[in-house]
Amino acid sequence: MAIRTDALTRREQILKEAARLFAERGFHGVGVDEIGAAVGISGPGLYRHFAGKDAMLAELLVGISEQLLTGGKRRAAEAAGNPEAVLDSLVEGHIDFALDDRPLITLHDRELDRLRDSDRKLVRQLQRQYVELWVEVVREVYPDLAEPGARAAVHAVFGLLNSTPHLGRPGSLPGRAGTAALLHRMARGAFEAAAVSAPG
Amino acid sequence: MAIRTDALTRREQILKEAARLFAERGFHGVGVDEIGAAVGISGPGLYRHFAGKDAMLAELLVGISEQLLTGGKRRAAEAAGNPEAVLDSLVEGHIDFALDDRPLITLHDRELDRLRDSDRKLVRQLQRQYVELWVEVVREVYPDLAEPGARAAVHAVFGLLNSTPHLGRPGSLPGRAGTAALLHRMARGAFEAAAVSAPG
DNA sequence: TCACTTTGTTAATGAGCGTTAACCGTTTCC
DNA sequence: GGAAACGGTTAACGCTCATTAACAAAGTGA
Repeated sequence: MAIRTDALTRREQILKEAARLFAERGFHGVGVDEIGAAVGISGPGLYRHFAGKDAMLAELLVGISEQLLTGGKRRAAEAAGNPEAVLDSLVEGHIDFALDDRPLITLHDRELDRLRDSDRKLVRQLQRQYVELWVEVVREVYPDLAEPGARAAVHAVFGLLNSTPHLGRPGSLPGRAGTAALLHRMARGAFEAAAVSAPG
Repeated sequence: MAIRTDALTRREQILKEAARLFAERGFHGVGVDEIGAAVGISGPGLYRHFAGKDAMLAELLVGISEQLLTGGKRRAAEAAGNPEAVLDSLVEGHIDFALDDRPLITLHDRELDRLRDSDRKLVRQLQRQYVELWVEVVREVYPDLAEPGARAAVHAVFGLLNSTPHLGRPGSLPGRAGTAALLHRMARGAFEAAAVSAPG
């Protein structure tokens, strides 16, 4: 079992292209022939690597959810004891993910309902844990914010951070670093405002 | 030609149910038989009211975009001369729309690519004008914010406001009014933070 | 060398689905 | 009162598309 360092496995190529295509035209809008063509093989050749089209989507969504959750947990552990730092780190991590893997972030909340029941349950559970991680930290940083309000605020900030796919590609932004900084400031500002005179 | 006051036209029933179904399972994930069943007729009966499935989606998306734009223009005119008030009114209008027409807000940025070229161009143009309306007002309220940053901030706030579909239905929120107020505060807080030491 | 695995290929299958055809009862209106 | 318009119905068509079958070529290892 050789250790890969640079090149992508065929499986990984397929997943990457499938993610891009699914994000662009939706799960049902993309044919297997198209996915195959994107990696240089054609149509049914994909079935040597995946059980079916559904399996590709499942692996993508489970992978995303796991990556977000484990990354979030790691960051929470690294800055444990300093809620402000944890929140900043969570925001930073989510922004990195949103900026570096736009197709995946799009899929993440768009195509969940196309999964088999078991896969969907798994993804939802992972997502729930990720949200919970954020909610706990947010409530430590902003004790005035009650739990329902904190939960809603977290979802709203996810919406804010996940808006990057809608930001036109070309030089309309001050570069990656500037965009990341802008989103970070906005996220923190949104939380701050959520906590002011919080009734919920 | 009688004037309707309360009941929905068959056409309107169909559009409403189609919007809900499209939002739930995606355009390609819903069959015409299903849409028909949702309004009590079956399958091909829809073709007495629409040229095809595409036409329903087109009418929905164009309608949404027009509604948002005309509503925004009206609000901008009503509070003209007072940028703060205009921005608050725009935020309020967008929140009302997001809370009252969740399916539509979901469709709005999800299924645009399924449209015929001409329809897609029209929708995009309407969306662009709506964004422009916001950008102008935001720049009046926060003169420190340069245009690219303002544009990105507006998109991000749209993402924040459009997050309502992800907020679980039951009593997890402090009611409609509370949710609206929370989102409003967060949107303003996000803009405020975007403008602080704005490099872009 | 020869069997086996791996990774493709093209052709066939079969289901699902948008759309059209053909037909029918009811309203509306001259 | 009769004819068109309206708004349905079911059956059939045709296309797309995921999946499977059947087959082949290249590597791999005993």
